[in-house]
Amino acid sequence: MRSAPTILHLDMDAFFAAVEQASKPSLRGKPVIVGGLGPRGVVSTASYEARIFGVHSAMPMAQARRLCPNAAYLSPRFSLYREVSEAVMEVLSGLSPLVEPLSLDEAFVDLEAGGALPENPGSPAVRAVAVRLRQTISETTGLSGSVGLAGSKMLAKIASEQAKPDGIAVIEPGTERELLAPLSVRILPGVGPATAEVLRRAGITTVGDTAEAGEDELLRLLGRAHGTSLYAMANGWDDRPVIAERDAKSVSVEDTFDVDLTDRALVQAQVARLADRCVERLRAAGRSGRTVVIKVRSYDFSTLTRSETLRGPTDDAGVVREAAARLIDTVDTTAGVRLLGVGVSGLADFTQEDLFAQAQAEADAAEAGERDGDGGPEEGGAAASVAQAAEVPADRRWIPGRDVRHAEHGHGWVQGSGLGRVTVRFESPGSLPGRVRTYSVDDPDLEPAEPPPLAAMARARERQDAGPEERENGTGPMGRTGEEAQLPEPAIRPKSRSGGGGEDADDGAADGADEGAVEGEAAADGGGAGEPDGPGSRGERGTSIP
DNA sequence: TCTGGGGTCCTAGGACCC
DNA sequence: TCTGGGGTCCTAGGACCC
Repeated sequence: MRSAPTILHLDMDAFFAAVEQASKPSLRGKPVIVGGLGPRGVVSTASYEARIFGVHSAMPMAQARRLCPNAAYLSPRFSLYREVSEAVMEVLSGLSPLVEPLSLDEAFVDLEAGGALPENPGSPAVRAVAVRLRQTISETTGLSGSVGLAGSKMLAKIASEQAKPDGIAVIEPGTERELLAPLSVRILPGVGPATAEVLRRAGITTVGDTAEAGEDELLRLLGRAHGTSLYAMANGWDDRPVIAERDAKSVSVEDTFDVDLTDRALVQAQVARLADRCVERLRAAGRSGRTVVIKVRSYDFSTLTRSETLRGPTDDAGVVREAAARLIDTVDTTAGVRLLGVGVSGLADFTQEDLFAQAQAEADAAEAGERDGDGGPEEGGAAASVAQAAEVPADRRWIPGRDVRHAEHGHGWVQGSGLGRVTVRFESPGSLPGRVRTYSVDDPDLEPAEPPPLAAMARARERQDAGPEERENGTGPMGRTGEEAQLPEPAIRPKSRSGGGGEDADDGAADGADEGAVEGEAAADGGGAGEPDGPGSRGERGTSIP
């Protein structure tokens, strides 16, 4: 626990949905829901406009559609999110060499390691860093993120939660116990539904209760590791360092099927396919692994795993496929499986084969031919409908949200498809909201495309390419000089872009802004019939393209 | 139309070894 | 011979996080 609030936590606001809105002008200010679009999909991210309707992460997509039928429902585009994420992380690395990414949209930064702050900075100094950081992120990506600052990771994270959306919060060292005491135990890291229930039955519901209960009682209730750490967290004690990079410990892939699999041969074929995909990822990461794990979720959602540890690490698809095949053979799947997964753990940077001098294997370059760098459509594409995957070629599957190019009308994105037709909205990040057209799914003029860069990122890139002197004097990606970072900023606080505005992160309590606007012309329902809402039918926003 | 996909860490029992 | 301890590895399951 530090005496100055020098640990920073950044959490991008509704990240996937915000990227989609930046990318698709017609969706700005509208409810956008990103997630699995199949019958068993769940919500990954809901924009704040959608949260007002009660939609949140991890909610079944079917429920979201009931709550917010007029939202745009989009399949995730991970490659684009990764690109934007890298730009954000790059900005963070301008603050300090110690950046610990937690996911695509979240990271800790140790400002003490950055050398940009005075010895024992007060909250005005660190707040100034946060103001500048948010401004730079906004300039380079067009997106907003919330920032928490405190003397520990736990508190910085709690602070960023309280800052959401689009804000900054600093927890002054010395005030943490008082601040934590009335809050629900659920805000402590590691307290999920199960732990909360155990604690509730013992009469513990707040962080204050937890601290008062004492370490012995928590150990008794929760076991050694969990009890010890929870007691510390409840008292605001947290010395975990910010760790720049850590090696992955496992790699896995899994698919949930639109309908349960019962056919044994089909189950086996899917396991083989998953094993190949898993190895592809393993090799892409330059790793190998020793323990092969399969995962089977049954029709009733019960889940089991089976694992086998090999004599040495491998990155050979055949070896993993065979191990996975042996494992699935031990599992009765006759009642139906909804999910299959294959993973590899016990990762190493070498393979068993390497250990025996491989002059020979080197020579037989059979390897080279084996890997046709297919790459697949896009990881998020999931849609693990077996039949569909088998019948429709990848480049003729029109998934809502995906980018397309039309020979005549240029760049657009799939708004919906069904009944042999596909509806496309023609617009790109820098354009005005575009109009909609409908085509036959096999229209030769239509082809899949790559996501264009977000407008802000394209501009930032241009600035970089064009202005070498800009970078020399430190106004580049992020001001690197300490002096600069400490300047008290003249209240630049970008207000939320969505008119309506800010509510607390998750409960999404309505503030009744102007939802009416939404109804008129949100994007078409993803999976459904995909009828366009009439050519050029556009409501409130901007001028329409003739 | 109930419940994704990718991870991490912890616990507990049995095997095996000293 | 009446039962002691570790320690480590493997397997399975579960909680939790984003």
